[in-house]
Amino acid sequence: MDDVRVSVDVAGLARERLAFDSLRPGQEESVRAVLEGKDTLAVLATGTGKTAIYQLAGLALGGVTVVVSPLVALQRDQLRALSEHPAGVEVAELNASDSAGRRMAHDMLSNDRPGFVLLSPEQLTHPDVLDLLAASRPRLVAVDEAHLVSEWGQDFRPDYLRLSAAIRAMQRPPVLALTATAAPPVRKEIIHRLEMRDPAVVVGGFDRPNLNLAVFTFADDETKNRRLLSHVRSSRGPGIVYVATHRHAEDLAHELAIAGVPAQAYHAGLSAKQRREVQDSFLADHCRVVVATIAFGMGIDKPGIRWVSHAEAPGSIDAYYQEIGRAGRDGEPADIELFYRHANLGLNRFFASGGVTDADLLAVATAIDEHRPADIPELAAASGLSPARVERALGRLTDARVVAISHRFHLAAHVDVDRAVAAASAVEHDRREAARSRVEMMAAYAEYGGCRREWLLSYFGEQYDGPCGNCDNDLAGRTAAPADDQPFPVGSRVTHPTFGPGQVEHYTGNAMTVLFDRVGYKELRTAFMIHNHLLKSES
DNA sequence: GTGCGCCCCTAGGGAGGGGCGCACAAACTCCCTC
Repeated sequence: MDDVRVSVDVAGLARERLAFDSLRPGQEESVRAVLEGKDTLAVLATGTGKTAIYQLAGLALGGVTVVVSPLVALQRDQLRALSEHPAGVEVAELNASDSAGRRMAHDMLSNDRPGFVLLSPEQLTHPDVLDLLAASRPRLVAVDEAHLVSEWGQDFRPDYLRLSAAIRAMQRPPVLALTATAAPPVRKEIIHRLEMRDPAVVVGGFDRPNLNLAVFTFADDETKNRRLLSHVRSSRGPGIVYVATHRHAEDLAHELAIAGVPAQAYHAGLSAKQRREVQDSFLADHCRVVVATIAFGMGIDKPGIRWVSHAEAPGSIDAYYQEIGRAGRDGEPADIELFYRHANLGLNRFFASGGVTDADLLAVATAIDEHRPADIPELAAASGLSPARVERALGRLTDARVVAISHRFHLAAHVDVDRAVAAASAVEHDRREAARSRVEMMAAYAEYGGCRREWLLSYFGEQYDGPCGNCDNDLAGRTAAPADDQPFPVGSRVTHPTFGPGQVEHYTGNAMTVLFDRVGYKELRTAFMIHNHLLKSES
């Protein structure tokens, strides 16, 4: 990597080029870190102007800034926002649906014209795009919504895992990863997956004091759905109901519409046109309630959302915080309610347990051993699996460091097929354990008896001593059982003979929660751990 | 893990039960047709 240190008056640049009166907390620090040539991970709440960080850094560095953005719709929004700023900077989107944008991006990159090129991670699978990026040597790579590297990379959109190789091909310009929600293990994975070197990590506060947190617990779906329906009918102002499936979204939106509530469903089963219409209608206040799956929300910046309810708990606290964070962006109070039934976690456990089978690992490892294929299509043909399944299996094999690529895929030195499969299978096992542990943490939050704000902030590594006074438990005077004993300080490193190394997260009653590096969160009986010498301090 | 839809079964026929299999979230790109 070249020495790219640039000395710039960041606040002045923001005034001059973006017409900003002042910078928000975290913005200047992040821009400065990039200008010092450092890889930078900025975890800053939505509304703190993360886009401005890569804009300012890109403007100061000159040349081309490559922005990796997950949705074409988001790229359009960013393109519009960037185009509004003072002249002298070009912006192009590089995707399959805009040939003019492609031409412009090629032109900018070929001629090193200063500006921003927005693209999806899938574009980095095209050899011609990679060659162009490698030849043009962009000055900065910004990865927007970087938590998706962790959330989507492993299964859903494996091309996220190719970002590091693409960045290497570009001669490693500084990497700026931006996200609003990332707990410590997600930050660690972003840094690892993007191969960031000694990065500056800028973390803004997670606390959202205007969100009133509550959980309603139910034993059966019928009562839960009745209460939810009545709750939404009596709600005021715009709001979002998150549900787990397309069908539930359609059914609930229909019931609400019959009850006279202007509500519409939003999920990935709708056409792009229908989705845009629902989104526009919500933003314009024509539709008061959106009943949505996880598909809704990215890029939605509506300040006055007064409530967010969940008909089912999502698969992780990270996803939950992302979704509830869409309420109350104007700083005014907003109600956050989870309609919780423990049995509904089954679907999340199902999603968490899906993944790569040993049979797939064997097919891919054997194909690599016998054919040494050069790319994914060749590997798919040789293994008899679909390219998507090949990508997932290959991800586990490379994570286990038993497969490498130098012109062609090959097994690592001294590794045979059986050993490769065993190692990758262990990686897959740990990944599933970690995913399941995130579901259990969601249950732990829902079933927690103390200050919910304190619990959530502790999850994100932020110290807050409740009670907050505006969550359901605090208002009802409920408190969590005080911890019996705290043999290891919160935040300290410990090791367990089965789960390996980890970090103590918090204590409640007779239990302690430890975040293990390999298998995720575990709730352990404190006295049992001590009595049986199962946890040892790492230091 | 759970719920739903389908099929079969019963043996006046119809309704309802039981068993089984399957679907269940997230997006890009490419290719086709009109």
